[in-house]
Amino acid sequence: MPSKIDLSTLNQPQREAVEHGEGPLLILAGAGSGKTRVVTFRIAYLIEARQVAPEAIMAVTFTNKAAGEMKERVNFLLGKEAAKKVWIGTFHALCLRMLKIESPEPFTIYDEEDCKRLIKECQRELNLDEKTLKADQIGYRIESAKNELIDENQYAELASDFTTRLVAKVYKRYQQKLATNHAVDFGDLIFKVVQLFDRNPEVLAKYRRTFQYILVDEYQDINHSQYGWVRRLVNDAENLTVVGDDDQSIYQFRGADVRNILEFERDFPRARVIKLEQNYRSTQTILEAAWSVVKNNSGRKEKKLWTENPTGEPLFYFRAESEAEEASFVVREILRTTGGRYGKRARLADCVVLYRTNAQSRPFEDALRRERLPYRIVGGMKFYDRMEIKDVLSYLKFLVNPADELSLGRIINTPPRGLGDGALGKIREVASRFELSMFGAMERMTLSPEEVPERVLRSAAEFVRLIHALLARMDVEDLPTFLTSVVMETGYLGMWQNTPHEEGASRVENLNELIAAADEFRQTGDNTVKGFLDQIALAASWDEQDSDGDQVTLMTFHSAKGLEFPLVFMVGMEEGLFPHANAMQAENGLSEERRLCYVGITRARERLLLTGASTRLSFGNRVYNSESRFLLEIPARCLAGATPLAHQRELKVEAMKGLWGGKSYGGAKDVFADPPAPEDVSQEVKHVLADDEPGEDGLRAGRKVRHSKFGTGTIIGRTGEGENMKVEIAFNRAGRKQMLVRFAALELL
DNA sequence: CGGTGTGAGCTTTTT
DNA sequence: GCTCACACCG
Repeated sequence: MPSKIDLSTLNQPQREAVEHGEGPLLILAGAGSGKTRVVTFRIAYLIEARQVAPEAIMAVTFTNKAAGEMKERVNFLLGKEAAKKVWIGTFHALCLRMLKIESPEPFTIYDEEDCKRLIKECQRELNLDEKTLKADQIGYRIESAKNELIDENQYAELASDFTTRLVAKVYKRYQQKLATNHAVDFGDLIFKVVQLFDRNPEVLAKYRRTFQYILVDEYQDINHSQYGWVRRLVNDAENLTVVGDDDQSIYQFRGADVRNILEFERDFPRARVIKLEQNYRSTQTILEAAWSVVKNNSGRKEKKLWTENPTGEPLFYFRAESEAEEASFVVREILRTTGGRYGKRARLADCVVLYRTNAQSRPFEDALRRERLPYRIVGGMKFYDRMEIKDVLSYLKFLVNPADELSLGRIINTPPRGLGDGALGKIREVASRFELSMFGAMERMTLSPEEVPERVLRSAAEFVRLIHALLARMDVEDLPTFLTSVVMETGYLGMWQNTPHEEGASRVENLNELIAAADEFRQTGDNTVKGFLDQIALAASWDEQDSDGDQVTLMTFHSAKGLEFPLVFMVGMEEGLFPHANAMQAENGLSEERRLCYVGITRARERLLLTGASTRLSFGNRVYNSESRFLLEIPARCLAGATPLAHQRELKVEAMKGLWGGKSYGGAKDVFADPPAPEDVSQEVKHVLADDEPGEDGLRAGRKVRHSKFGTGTIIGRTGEGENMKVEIAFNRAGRKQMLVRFAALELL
C-alpha cells in the first residue's frame, strides 16, 4: 500500500518536527502554521517509518473537537485498524479510560450543575450561610485546588483565613458525598489517576512501559494536574512531543500555566525546539495587525509569524451606537458578502461572529433571524444542559448507579408522583433509622410498612416498581428503545406533552433529539447506557452534530481557538467588554485578554471586521463604552473604516477628542462594493486622516453634526483650544447649545 | 402538594 | 433584561 505520508508537502521545520527521532521535542507552532498536520503526520510517521506500535502512542488534546479531527486524519493516513489502537483523546477522556480500566465499579461523572447542587447540599448540612460564600465560588475554589493537585486534607492544612477554612469544610464534605454517590467531578478525573499512579507505582510503571511516545497538543494551556499526569507518564526515553503557542494561552483562569511551555527546556534539558513560523492561513495585513497587538505583551517566546500570502485588504472598523446597530451592520455585511458581490461568492459558513461573552450573542441572533439567515451557536446553553435532557439523563444515571442520590433527588418527584418534601422527609427518616440508602428505604417500606402514612407508602411503592421495571428492561432493550421506554414509563414525556404552548412542544422535540442522539451513539458500536452517559459527560457542546449546512457561526473567542474562517467579525471591541473589566482584576489579566484578541485576529483568512458599540444594555440600563485599547494597538495603516480615537490623536487632531470619529451606518455599506476597494472608506475618515492642522479638523462653522441627545445641528462658532475647545451648535430640534468638544459625543455628518 | 408570582443578582472565558 | 430561588396561595 502506497504511503499517504508525503513529507515533501511539508516545509523544512515541519518536516524536521515530523522526523524528529528520540527525546523531548517542543514545537512552537504559531497560529495557522500547520500544527495539526505536523502532529498527525508525526504519529503516522512514527508508526510507518519507525515501526512504533500504534498502541504505544498517546496523543492528548484539549477539546473533543481537536481529538476528533486528529483521529480522523490519523485514520486517513494509516487506516482504521492502526488508528484505532493509538490512544487519542482529551485529557479527561483518556483519564476516564484509565480509571475504568483500573477500577471497574460503575461511577457517575457530575457536571458543573450537579457539583453546584452537591455543594449547596453540603452548605445546608454544615449549617453554612449560603450567601456568605456562594456555591459557585466554593466550586471554583475546589476546582482550582484539584487543578493544583491539592486534596481536601491538604487544603484544610493550608487553609489560613476565614474563607479558605470555610471552603476546606465544604471540600471535605463534598468529597465524602461524591464518594457515597459513587461519583466524580471533572477535576477528579485527572486527579484520581494521578493519585492512583502515586499510590500504585506498578500501575504507573505499566503505562510508562506502554506509552513509548506521548504527544500533547495546546501545551500552553496545560494546568498543574494535567502536567502532573503527563510528567508521570513520560518514561526515561523522554519521547515527549509538545506543541503549542504561548501567545495563544487563554485558559489561565482555569489553572493553565503558561510556564509549562516557557520552561519546557528547563524541564527537559535534552529538548529540541522547532519553530513553525510560516503561516498558511491569513493575509499579511491580518498577521501584521495580530502581531502589533500581541507584541505589547512581555515574557513571550521569541518568534514571528510570516506568510507568503498576499497583502490583502485592510481590516475594517465600525463603531455603532448600540448593540442592535452593531448587529445590523454585521448582518448586512454578511448579506452583502454572501450575495455574490465579493469576488467569488462567499458562503454563510465562511462567516463567523466572535464575541467575548456568550451573552452578546442575542442581538446577532435577532438580526440574523430577521433576515432569515441560518446560524449556529457554539457553546452557550448546551443541549445536554437543558432541564428536560438532564432530567432524563438523571433517570439513566440512577438506573446505572443506584448510589447516585443526587440524580435520584432530581427524578424522584419529576413528574410529580406524590413524593414531595414531606414524603421525602419520612423516607429519609426510615433511611437513617435503618442505615439504608433512600431507595433502600423505599424498598424496605414496601416490604414491611412502618409507621409511614398510607399515601407516602403507596407513592414510594409505585416508584420502586417503576425503577425495577426499567432495570429489567435496561439489559434487554437496545439503547434508543430503552430511552424511549424511560421517557414513556416514567410519565416524563407525558408531562411535557400535556404542557400547553410552545414550551411543552420544544421540550418534547428535545427529548426526541436525545433519543436520536442515542441512536447515533449506538452506531459507534457501544450500546450501553453507561457508555452513552460517559460520552455525554465529556462532550462539551452539541455544536459538532449540526455543523453541516450553510450557516453563519456565532461563538466566543475562546471557542474559536484552533478554527479558521475566511470572514471574521470581532464584535464588542469595547473597554470593559474586551478587554473584560473582570479580567483586569486578575494578575496578568490584561495580557491574557490581549492573547485572546490575538487568537481572534488570527482566525481570519481573508477579511477581518471589527465592531463595537458606543452604548450597550447592561443589566437593564444603557451604559457608555469607550473603544477597546486593542483597536488602538492595530496600526492605522492596517485599518479602514472608522478611525479609533487614539489614531486620531496620533494624527494630532486633539480637538477631535470625545468625538466618535465614526461614520454613519449608511456610509459603511460600500466598503466591500465590488471590486473590494480599500480606498473606498468613508469620505469623513479620509478627511480626518488627511487633515492634521488643528484649525482644520472639521469642527468649523457650517459643519453639520449629530449629538447623541440633541440630534442633528450645525456648528455656528468655536472658542478655545485643545481640551478647552468649545463649539456652539444650533440644533434643529433642541435650539442653540455651547458644549465642550472633549465631552460632547459629536458625530460629523 | 404544586403552581404561580416576585425580587435579587447577574455575565468572563470551559474540559 | 433574564433567570433562578423562594414565598405565598389555591
